[in-house]
Amino acid sequence: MHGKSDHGEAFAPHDHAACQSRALVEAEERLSREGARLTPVRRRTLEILLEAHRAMGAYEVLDRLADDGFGRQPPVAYRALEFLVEHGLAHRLQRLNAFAACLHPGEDHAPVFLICRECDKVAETNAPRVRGELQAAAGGQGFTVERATIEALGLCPVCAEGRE
Amino acid sequence: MHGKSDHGEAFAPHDHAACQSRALVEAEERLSREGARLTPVRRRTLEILLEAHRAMGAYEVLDRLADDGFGRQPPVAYRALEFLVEHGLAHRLQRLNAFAACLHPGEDHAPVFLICRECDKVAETNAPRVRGELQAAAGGQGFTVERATIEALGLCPVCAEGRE
DNA sequence: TCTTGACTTGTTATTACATAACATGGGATG
DNA sequence: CATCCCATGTTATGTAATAACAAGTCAAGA
Repeated sequence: MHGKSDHGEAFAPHDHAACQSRALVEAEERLSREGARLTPVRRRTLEILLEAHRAMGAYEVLDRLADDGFGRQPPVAYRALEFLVEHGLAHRLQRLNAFAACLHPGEDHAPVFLICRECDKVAETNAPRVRGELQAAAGGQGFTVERATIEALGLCPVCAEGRE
Repeated sequence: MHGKSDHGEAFAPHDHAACQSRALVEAEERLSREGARLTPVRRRTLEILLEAHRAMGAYEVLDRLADDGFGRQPPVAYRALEFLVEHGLAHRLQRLNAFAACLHPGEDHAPVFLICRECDKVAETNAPRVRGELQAAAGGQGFTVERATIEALGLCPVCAEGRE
């Protein structure tokens, strides 16, 4: 058992135990302010995510919860994860999983998507400056960007108009 | 015309028929250059996406293909969509769908994720300038951003090191 | 103390999304 | 015309997510 592998440091090495417990303390404070409860499942779920320090699928989280004596059914994990996300203690990566035609196939583009939550229409815009800033931010951490997903969810001008 | 990009007009009313047929023509040109074939299913799939002008799930596309006499099984749609994406004629929105603990729950942040494809570790970085550029780009089209997903897939410094 | 009601956790069952593995048939190439 | 690649279709299965219901906990007020 050496330090380097099983429980990751983020990209930069750091005191993982400290960053976990700090996050847990902050979580408790935050929740008590909001009148929400960090129950055993929820707490354990957060710990699992913090220990892993990487993205985990809901079913992977569920397996660990089950090993720890919690329920074995999907809703157990989904509910706990949903709770954490709602209260800003965890993030959900990715959403839609859908397809849209590319409107400018000729150009070698790095598209940014604007998705209207009302009408589902998708605008594909070429925003090199967004990409540029992303590259810069990543480079600052020694991270090499190969592909990037940039999707904005909101209201298109037409739907925004219609709801005033 | 200002360059090849009238990208900005996606949400604005425009001539759908024209923009569809233009995309189809471009698709054919591009594919013939690459020696790939725009077969009936593939062509119809592209048409469906172009007509919809919005993001569609694979099964929704599949339903339409089936109505038009093509196969009714999921791989029919997935293969055609995959082909279009490979050749730059369509985009896939979103992939992973996983969870990660939030490391800075206190801050009112707009996180940007750096996901290493080797070790799955996720760094959460606060990149206001990326967000800023996104807001600017969206605003230029009259689009109101409510939430944005910004995820970069690539190599973290540790894994990049290990593969040289 | 007892009851009420909101909330949490657990279950079963089902729906949605995606791919593996295999069979068939057409069309270009030699 | 034989061959091979590729496209299309199938069946079957795997993975992700949610709906609907049952039961337990616990604090607040009668």
